[in-house]
Amino acid sequence: MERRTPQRDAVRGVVEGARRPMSAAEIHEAAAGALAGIGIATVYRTLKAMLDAGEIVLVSLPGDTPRYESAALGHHHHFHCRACGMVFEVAGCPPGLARLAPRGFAVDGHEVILYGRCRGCA
Amino acid sequence: MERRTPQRDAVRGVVEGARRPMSAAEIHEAAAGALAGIGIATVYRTLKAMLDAGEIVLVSLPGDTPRYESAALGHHHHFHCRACGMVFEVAGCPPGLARLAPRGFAVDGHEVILYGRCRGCA
DNA sequence: ATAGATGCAAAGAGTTTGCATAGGT
DNA sequence: ACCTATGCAAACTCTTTGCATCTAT
Repeated sequence: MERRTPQRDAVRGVVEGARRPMSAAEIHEAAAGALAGIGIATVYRTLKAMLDAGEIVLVSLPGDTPRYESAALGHHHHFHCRACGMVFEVAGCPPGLARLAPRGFAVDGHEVILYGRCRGCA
Repeated sequence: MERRTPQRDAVRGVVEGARRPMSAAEIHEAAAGALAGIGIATVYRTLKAMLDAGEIVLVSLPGDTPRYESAALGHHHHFHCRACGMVFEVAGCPPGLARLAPRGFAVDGHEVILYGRCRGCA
């Protein structure tokens, strides 16, 4: 991320402005709205650089393409609605997570995904 | 899964015998040990059928290809070592998971992944 | 005998990379 | 001016599909 370019501004603008994790294709499409002609390869390269820089976080849901979201949202988890497929943010963590690991294992992070039906689909 | 074939027996044998979630390529390689010449397409078709039948479960770790494991292992979670990449099973669940969801959301399942260093790498 | 299952190879989807050019500093 | 970043297209990886053949029932 050495240089500031319109392409990187566009990608960053999309991801930082999103309230849900977006796929590379969604980010590309949205970024193209702000900057016509931006290439998908540039989107991938920018996302990779932002991941390495810790600006964004990779969110991977089983059976789905990877998604990305702003690291500025802070630590949180996700709720995946089985009916409509939407992904919602979930605040807070369950307690005692690190204690689940076997003896001698050092836990330094975790991911939690809840499944079910969102308010609209329940 | 209408017919019982040597190929399906081989794939089932590998997955049921594994103590960790395996990728399609790993399953193919292991199955080829028991049944030389088995095709990768057959492995994918068999895994899909077993998933649909509920015999196996899909385990997806961020930034990794999908893995599969026996549903007979029962409900458990995973520990992903950042150093060696190995995946270990974790027994038990954190309490109060369903309470994390927003009001009106119905939680019927969850996934927990722990990250860190395994005993050997810590 | 018959319909489902297999293996191969081609097709698809998603992601990465090589290279000449554009453009930020 | 220099050197990184871009866009395009090709390459790659993983997974699915079409089709002729084989095989479990």
